[in-house]
Amino acid sequence: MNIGDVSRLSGLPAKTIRYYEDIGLVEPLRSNNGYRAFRESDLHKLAFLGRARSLGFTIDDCRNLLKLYQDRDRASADVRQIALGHLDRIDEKMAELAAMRETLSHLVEACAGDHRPDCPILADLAAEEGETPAETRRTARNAR
Amino acid sequence: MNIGDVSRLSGLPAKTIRYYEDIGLVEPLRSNNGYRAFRESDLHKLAFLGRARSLGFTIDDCRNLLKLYQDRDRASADVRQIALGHLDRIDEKMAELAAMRETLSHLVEACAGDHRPDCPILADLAAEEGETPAETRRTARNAR
DNA sequence: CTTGACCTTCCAGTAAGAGGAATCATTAGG
DNA sequence: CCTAATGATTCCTCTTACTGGAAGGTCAAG
Repeated sequence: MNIGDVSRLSGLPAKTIRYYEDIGLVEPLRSNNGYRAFRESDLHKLAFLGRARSLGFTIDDCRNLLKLYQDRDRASADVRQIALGHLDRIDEKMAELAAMRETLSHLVEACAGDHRPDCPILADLAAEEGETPAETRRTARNAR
Repeated sequence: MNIGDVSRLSGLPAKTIRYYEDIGLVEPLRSNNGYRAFRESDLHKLAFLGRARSLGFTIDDCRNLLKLYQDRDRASADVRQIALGHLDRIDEKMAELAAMRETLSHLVEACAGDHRPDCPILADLAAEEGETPAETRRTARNAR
């Protein structure tokens, strides 16, 4: 299979597949003409990678998952550990975003959003430490 | 004020402040010795930037917010527009993360996490299109 | 034989800085 | 006055996970 074929079959852009080869995630053979020659197993790996990435696993996670995937003697605990770590990262990010959302939505609500220059959003961003107006503030801030 | 002073006062790393000068967000003066000489107004800008960044605004948003901040004739609607756009981005990301979390937590629950090699997580990642086992799948996937 | 679809490599750019090296300036202590 | 410790400067590389594009080789169809 050429790169176009695996690209279609795996759903990954050809660019991405070349990149994955670059960083050693797949090692396709080469045809006489210099074209990459992908085996079924390469296609499986790429599909695996695509799915792992779509779940938000980092490339490094993917590398480890792939290793475990190909290790018939793996312990499912190792896989679970990676997934749990990723879940933690997701939860952290969600909390961070939720805090930002909180603060921001309060500010947006408080802003008239008309032709006048008065704007609680700017007021908040410009606020000196200490002269906090209401309790719309100090929410997302302290999270980071 | 030297860079160390504004760094302490604004809470931003000196590296970041230099970077912000690089990309034109602040323009401190220079002392005879070549040191950056920050005015009060520069400090205000930097604090403003720090707060905007902590709310997740992109540098580009920050640039626009700063412009509006310094424009006495601004319309609060313009500020609100930027904030609303950012809120949308936050919501998108949260939805994405929530979908991943969903799928992933199901898989983690289903995994024994012991010494044995059988692992629903790997099984899911390796699954051929079509032979979907349960409805733990196809959740986060189609979101992206 | 040419056209167009594929394929190749290499280079640069993204966001938003972080880390570090080499060098210069300032200041406090002995 | 000399020295050591800070603190400042610039410049370069690295990070994540690709994406875009240029310049050029290959292949099948007409």
